[in-house]
Amino acid sequence: MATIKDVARLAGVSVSTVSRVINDNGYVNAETRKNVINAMENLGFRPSNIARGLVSGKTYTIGLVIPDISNPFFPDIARGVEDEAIANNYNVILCNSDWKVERETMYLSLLIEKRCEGVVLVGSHSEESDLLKVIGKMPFVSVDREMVHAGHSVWVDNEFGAYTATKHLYEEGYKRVVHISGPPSVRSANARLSGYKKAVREFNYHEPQIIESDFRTSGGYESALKVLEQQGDSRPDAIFAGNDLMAIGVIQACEKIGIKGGVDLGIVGFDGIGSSAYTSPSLTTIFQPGYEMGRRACHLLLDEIVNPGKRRIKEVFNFELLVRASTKWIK
Amino acid sequence: MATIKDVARLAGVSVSTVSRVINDNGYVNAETRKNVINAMENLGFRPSNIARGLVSGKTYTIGLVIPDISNPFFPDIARGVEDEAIANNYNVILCNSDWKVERETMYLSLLIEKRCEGVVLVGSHSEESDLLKVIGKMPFVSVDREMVHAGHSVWVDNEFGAYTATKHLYEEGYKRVVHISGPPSVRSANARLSGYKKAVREFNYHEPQIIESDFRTSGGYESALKVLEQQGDSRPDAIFAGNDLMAIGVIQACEKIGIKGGVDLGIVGFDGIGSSAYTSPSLTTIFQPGYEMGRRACHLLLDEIVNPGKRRIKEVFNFELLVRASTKWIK
DNA sequence: TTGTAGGCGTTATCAA
DNA sequence: TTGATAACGCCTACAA
Repeated sequence: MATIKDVARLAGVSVSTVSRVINDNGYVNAETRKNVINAMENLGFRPSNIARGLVSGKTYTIGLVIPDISNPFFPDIARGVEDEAIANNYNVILCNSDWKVERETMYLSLLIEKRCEGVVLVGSHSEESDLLKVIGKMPFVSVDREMVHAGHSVWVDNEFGAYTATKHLYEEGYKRVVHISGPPSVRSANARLSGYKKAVREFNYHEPQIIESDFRTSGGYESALKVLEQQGDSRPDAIFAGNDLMAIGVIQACEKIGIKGGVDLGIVGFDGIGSSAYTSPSLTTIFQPGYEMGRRACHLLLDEIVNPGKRRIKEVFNFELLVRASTKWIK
Repeated sequence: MATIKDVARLAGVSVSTVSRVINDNGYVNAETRKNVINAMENLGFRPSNIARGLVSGKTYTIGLVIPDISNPFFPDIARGVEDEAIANNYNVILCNSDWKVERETMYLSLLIEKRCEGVVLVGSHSEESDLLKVIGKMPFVSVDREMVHAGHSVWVDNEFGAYTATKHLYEEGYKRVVHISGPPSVRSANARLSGYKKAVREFNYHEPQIIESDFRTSGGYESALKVLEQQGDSRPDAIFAGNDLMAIGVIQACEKIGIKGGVDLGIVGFDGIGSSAYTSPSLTTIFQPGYEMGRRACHLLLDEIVNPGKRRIKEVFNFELLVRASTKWIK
């Protein structure tokens, strides 16, 4: 690949002149400029951003550490981050952490060595102190989790969302709501659990009843089967699932054992993934504005990079309760 | 950020010695090594891969240019690519092209300037000759499209898949199959259209009937409404949609006008996205192994990078017809 | 076993 | 208006 030197030689000028026309700064004779541009084209010259980065300290690259891009809640966030990044001439390195602390750490290290200028951290799973240790002074924005001591944060109020979801069930007339929770190691799962408990206590129809699962469709399915095999008074008439994937599992369980979602069993999910609208019954859920959160997180990050400040920003996005058929007695 | 020089100074050795312990090559006294390591830790030293890249010519970074990560068919591919990449110590830069030639070109240019070692190009939309011009001699692998003149390619036989889908409808007893096609500018859309036509001609129950749409749920919905308002003999009893998103739109249209998917109208999609299993009726579709294709594409790319050969590899992956409720007369 | 020096592709500072 | 030249952070001969 041709270098600036090759171009200079071919154009019969010095490298500094070539550099000037590349960056369009400083004086350069119109004629010379033409020659240089010709030379560049003839050689198929493309400046090396890595060499540039070495001298400028800028790589125009940020990292995106996200649990799993193939999990339907995350692509929207990723798209938001990338859209905002490219609009500012930045690229995004995609990292799937699988909610694993070691993977998160490994990626963060790599990103630092690559001299990424910052990172958007989604659903981080590590202890904050450990995180700050590896992340050093690289700017970052946390999505879906509030960071206490550093960085900006962007999230929705999971507890209040879960509270709202559960409350909605009671208000629709369901009397006994079970919660299928996500893994306790995931923060948002715990927050949702709290919100559920709060609503249960407030209405006080029954004790909280929780079954721990894994945020996956299969987990929701099996948990629902377990819950629904109970007979008598302790049998729930509604399930609040910790996320939409598990809620879809619940719907499948209903089909399996031949009861009608919505009618025989109220179901609410969380996230508002696209397919929640297409299930049968369609799924009532708490929608999180993933795209906007990603976009905003990236904006905050780039802002911080350009203009590193002392201030720390925390933004709580509004969720939205999407009422659909899975919480309608009659449909 | 501390440099190798700082480390050298603190450890009281030369930079080359530090370099030796970093890369664990050449002789270095056990004692010295310990000192150096200490110094590195004290300073929080992290080697700059961009400086390294400048001298070694390796960036351990590849690009992934994909139409839209928030479109449910693509995250699996992306995950496959990233998994294979990270297993080989490579990072992936995510680029959303939105099927736009200019965006594709813009990203490719950026990736070259960043000295990415290669790129996985998904669903590329550009003329091959234009593509090769911008891509220069950067290794690449094309997914979901066969490249004629350069690079490796990985795809499924869209035409045969569409043929299989359509044929399945006839064999299930449907008599008149309409095709809602994707945008004609997208290659796979055209291939699927061909496959449809082939099956129609083979069974010869009726003329091909095509309505052009946009690969989106809303497009499928509107197209289906248009198709279904026909009365009489020309009214179809089945629809083969160019992808699952449009097929989901078709299902919604059925609901809207009160006919039963599967029974009153056979429906087949294409792609096998996750949510196709959760619709009502569940969607018969042609499944593409996205994760495996992504993984394989990345493998081929890294192989090409390490061992640039003259040979060009083309791999056609098998699709799978998933028969579900949307093509069952009785259910 | 360790150090010196040149170079990787650019940009930026000075002179000319 | 142009050209040397010294960085940028690291690696790799080559010497010592």
